[in-house]
Formats: sequence, structure tokens, C-alpha cells
Amino acid sequence: MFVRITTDRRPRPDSLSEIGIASGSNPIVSLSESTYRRGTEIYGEKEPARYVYQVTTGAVRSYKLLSDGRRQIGAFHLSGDIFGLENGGFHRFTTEAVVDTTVRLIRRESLEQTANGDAVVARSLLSMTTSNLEHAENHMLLLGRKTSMEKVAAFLLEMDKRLPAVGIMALPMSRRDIADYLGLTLETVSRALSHLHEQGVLEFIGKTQREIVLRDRVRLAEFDLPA
Amino acid sequence: MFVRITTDRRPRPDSLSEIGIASGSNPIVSLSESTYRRGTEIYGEKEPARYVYQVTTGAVRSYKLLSDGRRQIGAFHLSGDIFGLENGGFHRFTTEAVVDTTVRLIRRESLEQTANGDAVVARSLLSMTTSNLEHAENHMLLLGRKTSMEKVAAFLLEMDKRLPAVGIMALPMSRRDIADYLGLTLETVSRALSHLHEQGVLEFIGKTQREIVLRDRVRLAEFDLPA
DNA sequence: CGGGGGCTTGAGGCCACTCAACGATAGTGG
DNA sequence: CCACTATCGTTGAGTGGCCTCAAGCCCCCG
Repeated sequence: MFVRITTDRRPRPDSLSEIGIASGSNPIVSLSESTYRRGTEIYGEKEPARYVYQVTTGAVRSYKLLSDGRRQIGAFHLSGDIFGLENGGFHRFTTEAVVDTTVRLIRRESLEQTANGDAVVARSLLSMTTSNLEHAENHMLLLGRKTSMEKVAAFLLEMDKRLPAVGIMALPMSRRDIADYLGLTLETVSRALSHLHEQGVLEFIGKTQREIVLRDRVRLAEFDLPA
Repeated sequence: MFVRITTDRRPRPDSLSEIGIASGSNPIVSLSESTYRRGTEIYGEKEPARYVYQVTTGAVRSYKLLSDGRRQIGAFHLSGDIFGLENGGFHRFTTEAVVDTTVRLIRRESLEQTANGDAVVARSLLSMTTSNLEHAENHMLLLGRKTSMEKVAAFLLEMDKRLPAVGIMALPMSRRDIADYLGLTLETVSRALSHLHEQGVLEFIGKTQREIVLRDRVRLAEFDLPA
């Protein structure tokens, strides 16, 4: 327990290209794109929030740390997801690229200006914040009251919904990431997955253990619990 | 003797009357008041959200249940707090009065109409949702990664900030409520409090064990962890 | 190719849970 | 007003689920 997680210092984004996009009748929102190598930090907790981000390809984890290194991942952001949207001026999580990742950036101020004049945009900011809140609320139930098997089953079902692939689920994150998302240790996650494998609920495909085929979603769902 | 360390109280969230009345010439949002006996339900999860609520006096718990009865309390709402604000049309928690409680009600639709025409109101809806999100994010860290002592210490410090009393902290909720808020059992909560009592960090006052005086906030804070 | 990180598996330990008993208090009804 | 009961809280004893520590294999990846 209490092992400090070491992370790379944030390097410059590998690429940054300016794009200008006019969104219908709205004024132009300045957009650019940026890529991050796996494991690199995108922004740190308590930094001023200059941008809002949208994942183009790859995956991002956002987390909080305790002073002794214990880590809680609050969410994974996958292709298409928007993250880094803060109402106050500062980020409340640290975010890192889980794998090589490209994101689109939107200047926060330009977004807020747009929201001020455009009720539709303002409403969509609220609805995005509400989605994040809803996810966090469900995750509190998971963290506080579910067993390790239930947590892992719920995680697999969540990823099954959110990852694009049709037959095969390619998890971008490590066992440690999963563990820190679920409030477990990586060994417990590994054992739970092995157990599900023994039961024939899932199959490992590639050489890495991150490619999974769900053989029986019904039985998997039984390892989780209905609300 | 013991010199009381004064700490800043958390500013109250925007009050409903501010919202309703701030919109100047707009129709006043319809307000009414209602009281609930201790232990009674205010609304249930998945019910249509007809009202938004503000606690006048008393305390409210909002929680989710698993099918086998395990309960996770997501938040306590104390005097002045607003709850039941959902962006979608349905409540995501069940709420109950922890003690006899009076609340002010505001029709959801009238609030939303006001928000549509009034950017100030719309912004305050967003900022309330963001506060809820921020609380949930911090609570995920607590639930996933803190030990029982750290959880209980964090709980006491939170209540110390939020409860009005100056010298004595009168907790409205039971040990079981606290446990279900912290992802523990009531016995573990009780043992942690006893331990803090033995250490001289806190004192029990009344006949009930819910009236507590914090003798040493500094040492209490050491039982929790800095971020 | 060589080193290191990722994953699995086993053995053992510990923290929080379970089960239980008990006293105190609040709520209920006669 | 007083039993009567249910609820609340504390404490102890014992268990167990998850954590810790460790070893070994495989696969990247530099």
C-alpha cells in the first residue's frame, strides 16, 4: 500500500495544429489538435483551466492523489468524450494519456463567451456537467458498497458499452488503472478476471491480456447487481 | 484551557429566494413549504422530478440502494442546502428526512422557464450542479482510497464546517447513516469515534452520542490525509 | 537483445466485517 | 404515568475478503 505513482513530467504536445471551424450561426470557436504520448500528463489538478478537451483517438484517465500516493481514478475518457470542462477556473483532476492519444482543444474563454450569448450552448454545458455528475453518483455506489467481483463485472459492462469494437473489447488501460478506478489492488482485479475466465464468461484473445471477448453478458451481469 | 480555533464556514449555496427574486420583473417562481417527519421519504429514485427543494430546518439524506439492501448515501443536505435539482426529468436518488425537516419547494418547470430567459439563473443552476459534482468527486476519493479512520475524520471535519453550531456539533444522523455515507459498517464508525474520544480529540456531551465537541481539530485533521 | 514493466498466481496477514450481547434512550399505547 | 418495545450505540470475539509480499513468465520497447 501507499506506493507513490511516478509519472512523466509533461512534455510539449507532440503536434499542435490550428484549425478554425465555424459552427453554424455561432461565432467561430477556435479549435486545435494535440497529441500526447502514453503516460504523459495533459493537465494537473489545480492548474488554471485554459482548455476543454475532446478525445479524438486514444484514452485518458483523470485522477486524484493522496499525499502518500494512493490514487483514485474518477473516470476514463474514450474516443469522443469531452473532459476538462470546469465551471470554476481550475482543474479538479490530473489527467494523463492512457495510450497515445490525440485530443481537440477548445479555448475555455471562447466557449464561455459563446455560452453567454447562446442558450443552447449554455444548456449543453449544463447537460454535460450533469452527465459527469450522474457517472460520479453511480461510481460512489460502486466504490462504497460493491464487492470486488461486482466492481470488476460492472467495469467490464461499462467498457463493453463505451468501447467501439463489436466483437472484441480492447481495453486501453492496465490492471493498475482498473484497480485505481475500482478502489481495489491490481492483484484483486487480476484474480477477478481469472475467475471470470475460468467460468467461461470471457475469453482472452491477443498476447497481451487486454483484449477480451465477452462470451456471456448475461452471466457477467449476474456477477454485478441490479439496482 | 482549550482555545477554540475558529474556522471559516463554507458560504451558503445560493438560496432559492435569491434565484426567484433576482429575476426582477419576471414572474416570481412559485414557492411553498412542506414538512416531513423523521424517516419519511421526500421522493424516490426514478420518480419524475417535479420540485427542487431547499432545506429550511432539519436534515436530509439522499441515497441509492442495491437490490439486496446495501445502501450508499451520496450526500447529506443541511439547513440552507438545495437538493433534488435534476437536469433530466427524473430523480437519481431517494431522499428521506433524517430528522423532522421543513423544506421549501419550487416547481421545476417554473425554475426552468426562468432559467431559459435569465442567464444569471441559468448560470447559477450550472454552478450548483458543479458544486454537487465536486463533492461527489472528492467523495469518490474517500470511498475508494481512504481507511476507516481517515473516512471518519474527514466526515467530522466536513460536518464541522457545514453545521451551524459554534461550540458543539449536533449530528442529526445515526451511526448507520454515517456508515452508509462513508462505505463502512456502523460498528466501524462507532469504534473510530471511540478511538478519537480516547485520544482526547473529541468529547461527547449530551445523553445521546450525537452531540460532539471537537477538542483538537489539528490532531483530527492528522487522522485524515492532505491531498 | 536486454531490461523493465505488465500480468498472473500463491502464501500469509490484517483491517474491516459479521455476529452477538448489553445498556441506554426514545417512542408507543394502555 | 408506566410498562413495553424498538431503536441506537458500544464493545468484544472471531471471521473473511481483500491487501501485501513475493516469485516467475511474457512481452514490449527502447
